[in-house]
Amino acid sequence: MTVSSWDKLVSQNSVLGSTSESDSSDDDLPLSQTSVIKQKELVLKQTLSEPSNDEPKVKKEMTSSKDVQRDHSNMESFDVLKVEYNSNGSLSAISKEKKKKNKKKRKINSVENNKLQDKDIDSDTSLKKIKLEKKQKKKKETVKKTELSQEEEKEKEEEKEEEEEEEEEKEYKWWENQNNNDEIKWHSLKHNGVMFPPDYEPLPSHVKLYYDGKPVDLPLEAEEVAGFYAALLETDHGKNPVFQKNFFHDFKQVLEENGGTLNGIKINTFDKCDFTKMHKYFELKREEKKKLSLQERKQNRLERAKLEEPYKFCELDGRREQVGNFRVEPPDLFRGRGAHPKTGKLKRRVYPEDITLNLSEDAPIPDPPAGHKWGEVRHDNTVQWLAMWKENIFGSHKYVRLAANSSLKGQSDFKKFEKARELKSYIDIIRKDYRRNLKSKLMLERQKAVATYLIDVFALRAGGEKSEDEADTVGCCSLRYEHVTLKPPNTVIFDFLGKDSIRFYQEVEVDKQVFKDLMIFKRPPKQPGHQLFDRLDPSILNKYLQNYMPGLTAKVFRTYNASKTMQDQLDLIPNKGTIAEKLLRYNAANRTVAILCNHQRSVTKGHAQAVERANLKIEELKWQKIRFKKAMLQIDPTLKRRTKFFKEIKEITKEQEAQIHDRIIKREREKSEIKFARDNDKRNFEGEELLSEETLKEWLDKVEQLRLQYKRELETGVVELKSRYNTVEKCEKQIEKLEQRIRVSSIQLQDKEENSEVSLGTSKINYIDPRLSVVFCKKYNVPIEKIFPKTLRDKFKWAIESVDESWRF
DNA sequence: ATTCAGACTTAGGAATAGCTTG
DNA sequence: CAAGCTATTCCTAAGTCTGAAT
Repeated sequence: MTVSSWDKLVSQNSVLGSTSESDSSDDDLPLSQTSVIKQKELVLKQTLSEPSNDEPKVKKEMTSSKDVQRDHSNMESFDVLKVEYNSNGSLSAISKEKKKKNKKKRKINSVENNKLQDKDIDSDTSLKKIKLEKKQKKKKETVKKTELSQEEEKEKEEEKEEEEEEEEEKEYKWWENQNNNDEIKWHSLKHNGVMFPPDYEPLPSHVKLYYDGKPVDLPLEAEEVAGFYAALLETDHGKNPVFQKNFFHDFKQVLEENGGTLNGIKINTFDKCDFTKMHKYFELKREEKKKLSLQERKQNRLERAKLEEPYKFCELDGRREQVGNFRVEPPDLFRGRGAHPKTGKLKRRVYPEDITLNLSEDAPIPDPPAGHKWGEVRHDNTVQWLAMWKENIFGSHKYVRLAANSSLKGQSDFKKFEKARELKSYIDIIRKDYRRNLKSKLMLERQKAVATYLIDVFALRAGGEKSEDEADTVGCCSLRYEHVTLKPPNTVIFDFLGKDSIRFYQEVEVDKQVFKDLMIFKRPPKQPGHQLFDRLDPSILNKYLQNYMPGLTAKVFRTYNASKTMQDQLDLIPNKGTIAEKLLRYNAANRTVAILCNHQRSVTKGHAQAVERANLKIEELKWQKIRFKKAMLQIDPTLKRRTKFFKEIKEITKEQEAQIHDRIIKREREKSEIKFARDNDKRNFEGEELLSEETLKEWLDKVEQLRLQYKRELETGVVELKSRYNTVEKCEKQIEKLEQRIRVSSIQLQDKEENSEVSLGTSKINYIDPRLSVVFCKKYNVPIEKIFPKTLRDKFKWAIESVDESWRF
């Protein structure tokens, strides 16, 4: 069915909108997201091993991957276009006067240019001289401050900046200046290019691929590709048929490109390939690497650091800033997420000829690796990237950019949150409008309203259209019929795969009118496979949003609602208790946000075990507590009037107690044995006299005594505590201590369990305004490093240094 | 209008570092 | 003190959004 015929059908439906006005009074649900969202289930994501089994969507025939491959097989020679960047005009003009003898002349330059400083000066001495000059000048200027032009004002700031740089190791606090020009990203940019992965290292001659039982001699290029697969043999990827198919196709192609096998074997079917020998070899290698621990690890790390040293930093407007991903991605098999049609395809090696560098016109061009040339060199200061290449799977671009702690990234981040805060002043009217428009007579308006509602309330992503050779995932605008189940009167079940093929499953109650609208959007002849929002795409929706506020797009709602939720949750936390308790509360708040945004993670393999252990520990603590209570009664039987206090004595069964005893005894025995072995190892090493078997026996005997004691206790019900607990008071004190420990352990266990499928990191890094966390730490006296690890403290330096306790999102 | 390239943010899992504990 | 687990960092895939080209 064509789009236009759809339009007709649906517009007919939309007439009906006017008849459904009767309900207008009952749909005034509170708008608060937290009240509406009930995460009924966090479901594990679809595993790779079960490729799309239930897709109603009719897929077009896939483009032959051979064609795709051919397109890129000669990418080394793709045209190097000389693109002209007129925005650079200013840059080149300015860089000529970099020696900045003529300050005055510079001041006359346009405002746009004047941010350009004298950072390119290489000579220290001249720099210092200039700074001195500047300082003197500055003093004068402050006197007649009122006379300063705007430009001079700005320049003054620059000077301040530079001073700080000098005084405290190049610390550029961009957040203390205002910077409104986001078209120009830098004025000078120097760097040393990118770091290439090491050349392929051939396998030893005894490690081979076997085909139909016979060893195969592969050309190096093909051996490398086979190795990529062999390494993944036992993983979900390796077992995925799509992955296997794509890999095998590309593998054969590489083999052909290099003249086939060296010993005449023809490779035709995947199933006859035996990668186990190669796989074993890699496993072995990994074991070796794991073993060598000791100082060698450190040595290796040092060497690695030395190698990457030149690439780690660049010079941005004269400041040293960290580069993020300066390593070019090594060749590998593409590991697509979810049921990805292209998963397993060969991601080819990237050569200098594929790389486009971006740096200042006057910056020295780094030497390409010997025997190679750079693909292209650009001087585009309207972009943030330092280098770029085109990858061969989709033909999209990969960028080398600055690290998260850089000024450029920091500024973007800051702007993002400020934009989200700006939404505060518009959100009421936006909500009012979309509520009203839920009943609009125009289908398009209704769809906009419902979509905005979903994005606002359930934090859905925009949901752009995806092509056939990507995983089938959706967001708001791309939701299909089958992703939404309606359960009258107003319950909706969302069930779809979102970004990264993470399942979004929520059973929720929605606004009554939204429910009706969804009903309409699902009306026949619509059926599974059809778009729910057939009139909408993100660009239409975003245009609509921008009528309210410049720069408002769907994703801003996620940031806004995440940070707003965090603010609200933090506000609920009482300022008392230990740091650990406050942290737990903070994490709980963080978790609300993560759940709102559907940030999941797979449970770690040791999780169930860890929970089990924690439970046993708590059980033991409780048992100990009971033991003390029993002791109290033994000391003073009259206490038993406090029935409530002693109630729990009866809540433990003998079986449970016996189990606990067994565990403790077993553990104690093991402890003794391990300690014995270890002590003797040590003594042996130091030439001391060894502990005799007698000693071990003594220790074990003590344990045995304990076992017997527990046994007696179990039989008689009389506890035999150490003499130091001979008064009621002492026992009570112990009980209190134990209770505290139980409380803490329980809450930590609960935290662990609730977090097992929720990823807090993503929201902390991307959605929660870091200033909220900083304020929380200040107000509640929690050290910031308890909440932000090192990298986040660097990334959020701007937030850490710029807010006080009164700041609010 | 629609498509598409380009550039940027957001995302979970793998790898590694660091810490605990048996 | 090594094994095992958790926390953090690294990696790169997968989104969003803009703006130019058609």
